[in-house]
Amino acid sequence: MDHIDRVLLTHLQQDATQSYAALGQAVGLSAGAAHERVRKLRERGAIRRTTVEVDPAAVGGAVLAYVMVDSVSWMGDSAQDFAALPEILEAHVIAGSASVLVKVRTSTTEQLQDVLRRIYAIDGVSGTQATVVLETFFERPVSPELGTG
Amino acid sequence: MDHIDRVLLTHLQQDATQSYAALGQAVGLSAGAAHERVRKLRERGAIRRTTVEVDPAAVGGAVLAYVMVDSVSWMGDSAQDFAALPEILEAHVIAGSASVLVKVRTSTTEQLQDVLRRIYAIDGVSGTQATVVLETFFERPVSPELGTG
DNA sequence: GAAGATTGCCGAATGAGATACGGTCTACGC
DNA sequence: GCGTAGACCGTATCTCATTCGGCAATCTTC
Repeated sequence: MDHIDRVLLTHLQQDATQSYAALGQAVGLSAGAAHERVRKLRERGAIRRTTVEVDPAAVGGAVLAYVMVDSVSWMGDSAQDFAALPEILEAHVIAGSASVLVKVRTSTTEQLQDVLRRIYAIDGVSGTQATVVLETFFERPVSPELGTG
Repeated sequence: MDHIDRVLLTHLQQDATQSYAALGQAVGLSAGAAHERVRKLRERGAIRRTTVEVDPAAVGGAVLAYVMVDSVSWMGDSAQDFAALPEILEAHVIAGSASVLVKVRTSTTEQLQDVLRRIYAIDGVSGTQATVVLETFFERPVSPELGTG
């Protein structure tokens, strides 16, 4: 994982459809060499997968909210319960007063309310505190260049 | 945006490297027809871009935190100030006591502290409240199938 | 209800690019 | 000094993306 790898990752994050020739040119390598490096990045797991970024609004995800989930019991083994709700995009165990933080996308606030109801039904959950997003400044992937700093 | 488009989006989210022939087969269409549909999804903006998913840990992003940012003035025009910090992955204006919620990834807690310091330096910011993630259950893209419900 | 226009699909052609391979150079260990 | 491993380059092949003409179904308009 050197500087060239990081530049490759950055370019691929911006556009994974570009040719290996263009990718190689961006870092001063041949297409073959660039291909080989990217293959190894996938092999090592640095690149988890190639995917498409979908506009949430286009598929019924206009309402975004973060929900702090309070609990009366250990939530460390409840990953499945949260994953079962497709509207939940992220679920994290956190340090602090609440025990789990989840990110939720729904098409309406009524559906958000329904998701909160289903979260509340999860075993051990004692309460929820939802924070609705009014405007998203930006959402972007992790910057590979950070490894430099 | 019908059912076929949603299935195409789901398949592309899982693996954007597969051939249009395979993609078409998954929805009962020819490669050409699948290609045409995907082209239109890009054109409409439903597909924003094709990208690679990078393992945060592999590029120095082991520490994840959410930060509630309190302010004394209107933060609606401060998107640039937050975007200037590459460690900030998301920034949202929220309803509630704080005014901005940001998602931060750094390699160490020391760097997290430094990011908090730089957030504090943004004009109008009066305080921050960081919540450190202990364990991530999952992070996944928005499900196109939600549009069905 | 009929003619025209639009849309979505198929199947084939072609051109570009992914992937594999042989050879060269450098760095490193013995 | 010699052998090995790793990274790169240039080339060759072969898959696949992309384009095109043609057809059927649907919608529009009169």
